[in-house]
Amino acid sequence: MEAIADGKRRLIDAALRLAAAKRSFAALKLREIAREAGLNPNTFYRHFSDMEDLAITAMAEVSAELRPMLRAVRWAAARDNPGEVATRACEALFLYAQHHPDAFIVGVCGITGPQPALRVAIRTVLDDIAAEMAEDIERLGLCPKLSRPVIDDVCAYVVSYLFHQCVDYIEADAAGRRRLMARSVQLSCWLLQGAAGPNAQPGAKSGRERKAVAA
Amino acid sequence: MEAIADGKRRLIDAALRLAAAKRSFAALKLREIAREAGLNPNTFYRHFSDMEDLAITAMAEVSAELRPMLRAVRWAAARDNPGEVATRACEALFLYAQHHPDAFIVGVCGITGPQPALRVAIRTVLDDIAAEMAEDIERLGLCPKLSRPVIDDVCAYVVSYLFHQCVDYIEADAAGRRRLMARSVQLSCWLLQGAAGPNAQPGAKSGRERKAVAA
DNA sequence: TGTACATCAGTGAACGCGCGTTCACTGATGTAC
DNA sequence: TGTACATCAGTGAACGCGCGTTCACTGATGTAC
Repeated sequence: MEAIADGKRRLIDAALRLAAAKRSFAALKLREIAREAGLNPNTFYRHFSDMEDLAITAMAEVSAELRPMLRAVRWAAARDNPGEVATRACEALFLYAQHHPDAFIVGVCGITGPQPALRVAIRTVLDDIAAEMAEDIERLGLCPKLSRPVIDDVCAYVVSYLFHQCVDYIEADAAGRRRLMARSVQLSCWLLQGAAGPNAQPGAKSGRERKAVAA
Repeated sequence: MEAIADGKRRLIDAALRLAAAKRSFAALKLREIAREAGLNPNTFYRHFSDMEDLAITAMAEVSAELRPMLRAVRWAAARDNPGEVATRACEALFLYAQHHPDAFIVGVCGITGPQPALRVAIRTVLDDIAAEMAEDIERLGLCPKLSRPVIDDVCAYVVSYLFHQCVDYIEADAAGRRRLMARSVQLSCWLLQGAAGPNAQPGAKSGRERKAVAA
């Protein structure tokens, strides 16, 4: 991790702060960011080629911090009480989102936003998190009934869902946050139970006809 | 449904087209829309007070068309073959998204976008769709094992997930689309089976400890 | 049936403003010899 | 240890441009009497 110039740091922070406040990275203006950072507009060009460059840099920072943290939480929880891994990992994610609201809002907005390279960067972060989650579940033996491809699918669903829930979490009050936590853990459990159910294993190819069974 | 002025129609269509192309409604400019519609910039003010006004109008149009369509598909599918309701409803949604890509991209971008009233409007559409889905599942007796609150939860999860998948569907090739369909139906089935599972019913309050059971 | 008036959709010119980007510059820090 | 040079972060003035919004206007359609 090479040292980061003061001005670059301030530009990134200012951009995240503004983007979160107006809930759109796309609508940010270069001069607006420089103003918020207390710098000359030109300084932007010293550190970034354009806005997308800045956004990708910011997402990389978050990813580098968030991913190892989640893994550590999973392993610690598995050691303490394997039944609590889902709950504690959700908790950790939501807490992280709460303490880095700016970065999360930019991420959620960016995944459907106008900058293609930023979309790809965010998707990659999510895919990585889902892959690490699947690996941890397998290595920790949390779901011995499930095959790895099925675990992969479930993790992809859960990560995608949780990611979007984070923004609601950030903006919710205490009661709303408890509700979001409960719902998220519930979703994970239902999914895992459903995936482990009687006629659920065969390769995850077609879900046809299963709804009637479930009913 | 009162008649809609020609210019208003053209402005809405132009705005959706442009917003979808640049994947951001927030970054749209008034003059840009007027230009695309082949109208004088001033004409915009004849029909809308501002951009958000236009976006909400557009979303209301989609909702009024999409929701009855989905209900009709569910009832028709239930008559033909109750086992195929999930598949056929997913299919219908994705097809609708495919044929109205502009409106869907604006919706998905708008739900995390900068205009608060637009966010509320889109959320309301999703909540309405989920509520109607739950009602249909109950009235058609598709999941007799599940209590209504549980059905409500499952529908909320599924609608939220599918909504975001629609954008991927629009941009995927034929193979990607088949995969997205399969995964979406699978998610619905796993969720319903999980929710109907042994220790899943009690009020959806806390999911603690269940993961260990599922494992 | 005609006439007077109101409403509506759209026009065209004009405004002041903030934008992204460029240029040539400064001053501090690092590096070669 | 000193000196010369290169690199780097940041500055300030200036550019041309497209923006949102305003104003006063036109012409078509509807409506009252």
